[in-house]
Amino acid sequence: LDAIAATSRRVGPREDLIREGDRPSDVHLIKEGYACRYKMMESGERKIIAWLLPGDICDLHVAVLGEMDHSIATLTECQVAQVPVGTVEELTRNERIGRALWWNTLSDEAILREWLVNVGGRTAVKRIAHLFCELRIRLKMAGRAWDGALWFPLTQAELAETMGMSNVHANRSLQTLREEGLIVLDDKTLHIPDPEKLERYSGFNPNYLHRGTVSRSREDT
Amino acid sequence: LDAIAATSRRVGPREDLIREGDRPSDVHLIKEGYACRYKMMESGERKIIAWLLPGDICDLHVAVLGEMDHSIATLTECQVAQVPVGTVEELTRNERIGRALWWNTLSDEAILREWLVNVGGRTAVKRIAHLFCELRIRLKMAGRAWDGALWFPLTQAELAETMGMSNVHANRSLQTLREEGLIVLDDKTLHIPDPEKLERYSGFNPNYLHRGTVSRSREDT
DNA sequence: CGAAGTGTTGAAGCAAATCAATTTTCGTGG
DNA sequence: CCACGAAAATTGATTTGCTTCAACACTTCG
Repeated sequence: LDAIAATSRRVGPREDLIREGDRPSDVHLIKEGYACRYKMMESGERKIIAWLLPGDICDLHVAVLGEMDHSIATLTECQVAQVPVGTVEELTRNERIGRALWWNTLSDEAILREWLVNVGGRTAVKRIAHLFCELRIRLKMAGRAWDGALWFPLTQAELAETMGMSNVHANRSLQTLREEGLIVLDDKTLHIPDPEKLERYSGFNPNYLHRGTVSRSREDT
Repeated sequence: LDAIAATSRRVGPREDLIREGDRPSDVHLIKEGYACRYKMMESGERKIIAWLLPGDICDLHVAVLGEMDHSIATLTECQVAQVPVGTVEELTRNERIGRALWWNTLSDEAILREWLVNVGGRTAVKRIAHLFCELRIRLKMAGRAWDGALWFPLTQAELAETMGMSNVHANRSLQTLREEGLIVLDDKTLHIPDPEKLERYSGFNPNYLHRGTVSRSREDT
């Protein structure tokens, strides 16, 4: 599976990979860097609805659903692998791979549910704190974070677009988190001195990330 | 497929079908009535993250993901069919059915994305208007709505839990929609005199519901 | 007929948006 | 290596949408 996605191309920051309405012929996989799903609102603002980290598949949808209902863009510079939809469909015939891909979809969906709860029900400061808890674990799973330090190159405006708040308020919320000593954010690096404290603070429960269930369910079959 | 889900049991309103942390042995299907997915917040409030309408599958997840990361409850009285997880796994081996179920998952996810945009980016009044637009189309697809009239038995408190707002504000927002003549809500029935007007008002774009793509993608295979 | 649940209204308070200006950082070319 | 311009971060003042609290009316149903 990895072999197929071995070759990748470099994509600059802030470039669209796929746009709403497209029916792309390839499925995209992020190998390095951060990307995002987004939708444009009628008001003209961009709403980011998912962060795509190394190892994440961008648009498995198109193999099944047809037209894209949202767009995908890089945030940082990325290494992106592409696999033709036809190849994916062949792979899907293999029960194990099909199941793994389905797991991937369901995992995305679980994150989306938690984001909905997060945006709909927490104050700005806790919302950001919660997001950072998730990011830490997801990056750890991808082998991209160690002892509470991780690469965080997004601008405050991008963070604001993700959390559904103004950039001014994102700024002030970050300051609060810093003052509370919950995070250290500097030089595009995010340190979380006490992850458990941040998790308690934000009401974070990692169960929705279903850590480890891939391998387990693979062994089951 | 329908044959397997032919038998169903009656479940009263406001009953849990599955709880967070469960590993249910059956997959549930709503045949009649309204149900919802929800999560409890640390504050103790319930957040509804999806509405489950007739024809919707509740928890295909468990067949792949294992443990439930959220709960499911009826809103109204429901007819619920249950299919053992094992049977679902067997069915999944059939490529067509597997694909149809996958489509179902992806369709859920698309709705979730739109809800995230909706909650994160629109005012209370437009948020509710948008939700009603979606409900109308989904019920139409399920053969449960005709010329702008549909059954809407939810309380304002339940609506508020869905939209991430206080029940007081849900009440006031509904009044605004009524005053504007965009909806008529009475006797548990929702009338939408001019659906297109409501769609324009709320910035609704139905593309994310992928109407008709099931059959098309089935024919493709 | 009374009690509980649901819907409605008013007033006060708060979180976040908005607007606008200023400072800091960063990338680029001289 | 420094100077410059643009992007990003920060701050203050004001406004707004929404929450909260509290009371009250209406409906539903045993």
